[in-house]
Amino acid sequence: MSLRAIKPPHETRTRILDAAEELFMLHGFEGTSMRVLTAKAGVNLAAVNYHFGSKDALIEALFRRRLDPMNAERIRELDQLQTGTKKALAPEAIIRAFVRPSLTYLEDARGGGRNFIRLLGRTYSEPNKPIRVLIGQLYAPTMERYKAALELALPQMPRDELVWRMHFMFGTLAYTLAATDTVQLIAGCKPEDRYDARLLEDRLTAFLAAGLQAPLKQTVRKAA
Amino acid sequence: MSLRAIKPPHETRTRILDAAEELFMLHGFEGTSMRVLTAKAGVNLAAVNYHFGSKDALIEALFRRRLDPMNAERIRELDQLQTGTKKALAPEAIIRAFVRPSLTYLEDARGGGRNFIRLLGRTYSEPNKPIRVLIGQLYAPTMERYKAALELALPQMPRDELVWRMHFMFGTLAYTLAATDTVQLIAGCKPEDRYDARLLEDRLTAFLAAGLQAPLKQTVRKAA
DNA sequence: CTAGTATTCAAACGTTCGTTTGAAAGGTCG
DNA sequence: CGACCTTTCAAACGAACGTTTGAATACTAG
Repeated sequence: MSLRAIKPPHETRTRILDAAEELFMLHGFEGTSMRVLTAKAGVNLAAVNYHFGSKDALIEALFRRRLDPMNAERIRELDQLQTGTKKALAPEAIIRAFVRPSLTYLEDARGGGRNFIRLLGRTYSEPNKPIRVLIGQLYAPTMERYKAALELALPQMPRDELVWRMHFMFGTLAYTLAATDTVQLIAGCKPEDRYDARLLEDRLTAFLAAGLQAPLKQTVRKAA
Repeated sequence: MSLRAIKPPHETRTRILDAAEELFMLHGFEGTSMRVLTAKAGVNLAAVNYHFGSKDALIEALFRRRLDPMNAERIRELDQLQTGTKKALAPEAIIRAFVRPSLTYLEDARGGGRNFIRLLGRTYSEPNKPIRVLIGQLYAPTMERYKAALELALPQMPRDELVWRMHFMFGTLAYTLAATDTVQLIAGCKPEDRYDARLLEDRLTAFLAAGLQAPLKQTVRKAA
């Protein structure tokens, strides 16, 4: 043995997951065949079904691998903000705590984190029903926590208005993550390939915080 | 002849396009086969290739049918705002002019407009490259116009910051349109199936206008 | 070494895909 | 009517899909 490279315990599984992240991001779930996936991973065609059971199960495992730690970090950041104080947090701080983990992953170009984040961004609007349900389940606890924190931070805001604004915020984040290399709709937008996550975090947070705290319209129009 | 129903000139084409809008929205492009599509449209399997040439060409025709008039309406609304005045427009008015056509289509439940808008929202992050390019082309002139209008309305804002904020705004709109029936990430959000477009327009515009005009951070951190 | 389990492999399974074909049917106009 | 062009139709094409199989190989424990 001695100098032989140590064989990681789940090398094949990991190689498959990494290849899947990149290919799913580039071509979508249905646009990626098991044959090109296993070829890219350097494993046998049957390996996916042996280790995961099916293509769908692979997709689920892919999301669980990254989403669980990422949302745990979101909770942890919120906990850290709230230690030592009983007062409501600043909305901007809450937003930053939610946004930062995504952008941290986005900076991870060598590991697959970057691939995953982009894939995640475009999966919120995935037609495939089970995938949407899974994502919803994985996000649910985190969303509950952040919703509670925002309700505390903005006691004067009606509940349904807050839900809508959280919806908008989430959409902005999802689109920003997904669109880092997709169609450039706005002329003159030349994202410099490698994002400056810190700068993007500032820009996103400023935008979202302002939107979240937009003046409340006296919605007499036709609201109940 | 007399009482016989008048045969529309392109009935088969229209039936195919309508069925495609609904099925692509529900199951995605790759998830919709020509066989179920033509069955839903009530036409022969070969009709798509006869009238459009290929599945990809059908997708392109589908986007052109709706996107061209929709963006024309956006331009027209902006023109109308600017008639009779040389002054810069209010940012909120510009945003509303851009958002409204989407929401108008969203209210069209009987026609396919609603289906198309949802499909469009999720197509901004479509993996398929040619589709993204097409969408970018169809949007380009409209984006140029709105970018110019916003530059005039916000002369003190740096160009690159404006581009980013337009990016954020577009993402919010896209996600909101696409997610009207997808995963509900935020608990307690029960969109009442039929949207009140007017109310949604107010909420979206208020959020976006506030985000667009968020205070400029003195970005000393690491910006050039 | 041997027995037993875990993993890899080449090959094939049956199905579904988008597209093509050539004949039949519909419509128009001299 | 009859010639001509357009549209529809049933059937089939080859290719690619996700998955399964059973033998071969690698690894581990007694």
